[in-house]
Amino acid sequence: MTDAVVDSDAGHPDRPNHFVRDIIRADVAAGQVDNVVTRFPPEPNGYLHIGHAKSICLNFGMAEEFGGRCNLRMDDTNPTKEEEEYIEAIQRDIKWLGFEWGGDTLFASDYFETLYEWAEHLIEAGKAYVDDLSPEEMRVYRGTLKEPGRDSPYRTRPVAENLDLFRRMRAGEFADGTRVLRAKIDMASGNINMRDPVLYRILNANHPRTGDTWHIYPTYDFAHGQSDAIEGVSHSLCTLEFADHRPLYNWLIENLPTPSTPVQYEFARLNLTYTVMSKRRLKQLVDDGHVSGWDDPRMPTMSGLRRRGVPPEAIRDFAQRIGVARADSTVEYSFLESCVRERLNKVAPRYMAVLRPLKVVITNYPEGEEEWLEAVNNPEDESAGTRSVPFSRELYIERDDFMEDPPKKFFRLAPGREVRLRYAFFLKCNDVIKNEAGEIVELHCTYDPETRGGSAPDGRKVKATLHWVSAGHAGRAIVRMYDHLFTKEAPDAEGDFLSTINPESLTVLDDARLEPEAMKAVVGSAVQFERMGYFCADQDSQADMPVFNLTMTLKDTWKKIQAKGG
RNA sequence: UGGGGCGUCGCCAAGUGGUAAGGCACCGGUUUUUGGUACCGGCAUUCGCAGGUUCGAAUCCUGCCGCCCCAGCCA
Repeated sequence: MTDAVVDSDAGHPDRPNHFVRDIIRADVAAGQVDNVVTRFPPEPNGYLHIGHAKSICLNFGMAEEFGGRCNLRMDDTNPTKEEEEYIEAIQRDIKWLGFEWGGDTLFASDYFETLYEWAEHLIEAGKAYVDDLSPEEMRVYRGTLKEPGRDSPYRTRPVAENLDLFRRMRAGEFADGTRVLRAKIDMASGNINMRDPVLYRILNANHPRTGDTWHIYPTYDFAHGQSDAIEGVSHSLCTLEFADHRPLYNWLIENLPTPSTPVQYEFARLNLTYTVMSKRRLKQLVDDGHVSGWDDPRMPTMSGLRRRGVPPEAIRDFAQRIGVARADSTVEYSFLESCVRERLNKVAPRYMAVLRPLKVVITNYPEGEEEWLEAVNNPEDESAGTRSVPFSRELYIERDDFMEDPPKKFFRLAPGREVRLRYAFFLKCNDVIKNEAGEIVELHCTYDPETRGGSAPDGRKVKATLHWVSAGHAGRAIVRMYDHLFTKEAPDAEGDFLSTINPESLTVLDDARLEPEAMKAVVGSAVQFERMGYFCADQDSQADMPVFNLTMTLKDTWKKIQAKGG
């Protein structure tokens, strides 16, 4: 027997191997890297969404797998956009997802002094200069995608003058936008990022961490790679749009006395159907009131998913299963749904809840009497045990579970037909009671006392089992049913993504009836309302009126049959 | 004067010269006191296209075609 090393991730059919793992594995095998260090580097200018979750799972996942470390570093180089509120939200979301970073949360702003020294180092080496061009002029000098740029007239400024000016920029002598520090690379480069990129800009703004200490702030390009180097990051994983920055990333590392040499690799960002993922658009949805906030259960944000009842395990599973590659892709929402259902099916306790009630009177059941029946809490988990549910003469069933004139394939309740009430008795419909408007308001039925528990001693079968609730025992609840926020798979592909907003993305059912035990659901915990779906008790719940958010419906074969015109 | 990427089933994706994994979705069926779950079966003679190299090509070469990203003192 060999003591073969089993790589559980690479070997798992649901968890594809990917190029990042291959690279790290090769680096480790070749002795290139002895300690695998990654980092998740959000800018604290908004809330994390499921796209970030992919990156988090990748970065933390690789560190874990190779026995290394993953840092959490706030890329806080632009004080005009960043806020403390976001820093806290980001940390909370990462912890919720189930990851821990080594040590304290790190900040690019912690390295401002070192970065500044390195900028002077570059100036002294004749590789950076202070430019007085206005932003508009700079754009003109930069050239276009197909034409080379031209050197700025300030490009040949003497080192001493550059140093003096840069120090005065730091001292706060100049107004915003009047000067920048630029790297002296190549204004004719085919890669626009190499056409003397801006390294520092004047921003007389208050920074959430450094306050008024600084009047100049490094750009992303001047901060990111060096921060990686300072932290000893071995593999700097980012999304595809930064690939063009890699030459600059490397140029800076090469020209600066950095303590280590990180390497950047890019992967495709996540796109999901029926939603948008850019911070700008998500912010617009919030600001324009299309949703109730960043944590609206329809939002693809981590806080929205959490409030929706999506378990972190499902998100991690999803991130694994979609893989990591360099091809642009859009994952179908149903893929996420599948991961959520798979998880919740295993862990969510079952209850009976009637979302759209229709009253049933059991005419042969004695008035004023009740009995308690045993119900299984989770058929997927025997250890979840059982509970008792009350049964009485008056019940509620789901309106959709009765049809007066049913089509061929409908096998729920109908006049003259017998069905099973889950965990209770067989029930037969005798009369349909209507109001003056002709609407069905009540059903008169009879039950078979011999079928207690749900099976008939004579062996007769029924084709359907319905969930139900005892009218006199049930509690009331508000249930929020959610659908896609957009009607189109790719809202961004439409001219105006807002025009594809789904007007029916939220339906509030304010007269749902729950079995007694379901009234005790803890806020944030996932439950299954049998035959309806997975739900999550919302923070808006009151003791006597809980609020449940639909996480995901169960698969609905009947709905499919109907859609086919059955 | 342009540069950087990417094209394998409806979606995601493995595959790294030896004869197309897997998952999601979809379609059948079995079990079922959730029209759920679970289980079984089906679903790419072909890898953007066209040539070439080779005994053998999704993998190598050439040429096309298509899509994405870059002209912030955002990240």
